[in-house]
Amino acid sequence: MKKFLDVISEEMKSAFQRAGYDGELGKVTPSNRPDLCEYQCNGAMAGAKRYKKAPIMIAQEVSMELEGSQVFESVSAVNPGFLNLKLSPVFLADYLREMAEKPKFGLEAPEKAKKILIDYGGPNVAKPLHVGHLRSAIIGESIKRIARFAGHEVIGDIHLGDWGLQMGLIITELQEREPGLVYFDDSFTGDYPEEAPFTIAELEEIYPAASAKSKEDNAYKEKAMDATYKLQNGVRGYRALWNHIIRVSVADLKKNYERLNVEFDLWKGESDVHDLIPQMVEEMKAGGYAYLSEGALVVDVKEETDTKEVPPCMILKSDGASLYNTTDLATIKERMEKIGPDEIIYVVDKRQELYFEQVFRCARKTGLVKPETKLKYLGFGTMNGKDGKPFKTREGGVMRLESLLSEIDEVMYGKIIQNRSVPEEEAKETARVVALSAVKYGDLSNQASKDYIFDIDRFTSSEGDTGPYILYTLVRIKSILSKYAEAGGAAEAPALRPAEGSPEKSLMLELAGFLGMMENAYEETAPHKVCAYIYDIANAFNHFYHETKILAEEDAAKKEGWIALLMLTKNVLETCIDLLGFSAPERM
RNA sequence: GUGUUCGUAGCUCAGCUGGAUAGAGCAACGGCCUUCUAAGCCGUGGGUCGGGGGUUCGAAUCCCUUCGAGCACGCCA
Repeated sequence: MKKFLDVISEEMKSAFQRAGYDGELGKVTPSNRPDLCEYQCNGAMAGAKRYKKAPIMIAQEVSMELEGSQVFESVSAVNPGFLNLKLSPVFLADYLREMAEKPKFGLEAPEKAKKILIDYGGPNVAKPLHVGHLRSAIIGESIKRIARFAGHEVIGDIHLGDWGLQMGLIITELQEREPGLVYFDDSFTGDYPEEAPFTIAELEEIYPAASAKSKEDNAYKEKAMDATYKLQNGVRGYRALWNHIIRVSVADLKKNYERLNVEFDLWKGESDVHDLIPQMVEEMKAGGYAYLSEGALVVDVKEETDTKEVPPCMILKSDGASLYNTTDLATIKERMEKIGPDEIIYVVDKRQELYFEQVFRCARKTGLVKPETKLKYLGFGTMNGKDGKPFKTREGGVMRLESLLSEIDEVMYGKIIQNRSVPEEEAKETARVVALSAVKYGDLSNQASKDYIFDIDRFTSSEGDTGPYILYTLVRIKSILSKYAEAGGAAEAPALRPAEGSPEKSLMLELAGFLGMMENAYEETAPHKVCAYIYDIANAFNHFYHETKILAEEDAAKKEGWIALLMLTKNVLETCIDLLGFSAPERM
């Protein structure tokens, strides 16, 4: 179905035409003076010059054409030429009724569904997730859900950092500690044990230890590089160890992402494209794109229109080794060949913008992607502490994601047991659900590209523009609906009625904006628009809630109309928070 | 140095394809619970939209300039 704003704009456009003006002037926008009207049209002022007529005259002529309109309850032309509009409650209720009946609230499938691959998450194996991984996961997940809801085929790929020197370091450190392991015995030809010779906790300790040693001890570093080389060239024991590292690590990562309600369709990593690199490099050379510069193999990517200097995209280092660019390009190649997406979206720290610009240009220039394939870089800002500096632990170290989440769980748990008496287990479970909303809403309600301040006190508060506030609103609605059902309320969804009161109408007007908001959020890959929308809905609902005793209403038809409104509000809110990647408890 | 993002209330942020009196939330202050969850609701105060110039009937929004901050700029990822 059509966006609400389009429907009323059409009514306005035809009025402009009937009055003898260009219909395009009849664009309607939400009012910025809610005290005067619900919607407004500024077309009369825009057209004044063209028609050499005072804007107020045009506005008056148009408003005459709208007398008796089914859409508007009132249209008034005011100086200097605004058209102030109030919606007909009947028309509004009709629109919402249709919206409530249709799947996805009337959102239609796109003419041609796109295949979109989203690259987000990007953790490294053998390293714990830390706060730096939070934004990519949260934003990427939401973008994925929004695009999917919009009707596209969306594939989320975690893109693991599972190759390179870090793996060599771990293997080297393992050998130092336990040289007797069969993995290091070159003469061993049997099957390696199925059980990994380490736990995730040990792994997480091994890597930083090895990394530190390699910085001080050159011989150690060379050993690690040698181990990396052997691994990449398929030495059996090393490969077997590597497989253990991946398995143990991925199991742990899955657990952590599950806690965040983040799910990947693909668990591909850098290692998956390792074998594709030599051929890709050869093709780039053969195509005349890649050449040696200062010993390194590069592809020029600067363009005439550049206002800045864009350095060439490096394909191989001067020692012949591959680097981040190489694997990213090879990954694009593999994705194009195996999946063939129309669009690839990278949800990555915004500091990598120039780097990705180079990679994208290189991919285009060398024909890795089709000309019509869209490569999109969605850079997000840094998560800062209250002091405005990058988020750290109290001791100044990098904070583990687990610790952060647990801390917030505890804060929420404290609030729950303070507010009502519930069984311990339920309180814990609810705390987790609400805490996740606090973290995600706190992040997503900001524009992704900007830095933001992570303030636990603010995010976990149920006052203001927060996740818990949204959930609290939802819980209130659920509570009324379940009481209504218990009292034997109509089994079938009752019919929505035209608004009689102003708070009721405000809520309905907000709800009617759903399709417009969705289109916007998808096109601009902007989850914060979903947040702003549900915050408005929650405010409108809470206002209505305070003005209206719903269950106590004696007029049955009126009561049912409200119940229908509540059901729609609940469904819209639940749909939206699902797009943001969290859910609501039954009680809180 | 070059490029880039940003500068809106004491604080955290919206608004930026130009429109009427620049919006929220927090904090401050004052009200509202015998009735559907007060984790709520209502109200008050608080701003030369960093400065200057320009385009326009009309600018927080577009253009130029200036000041200030962050970030990035070939062998890290």
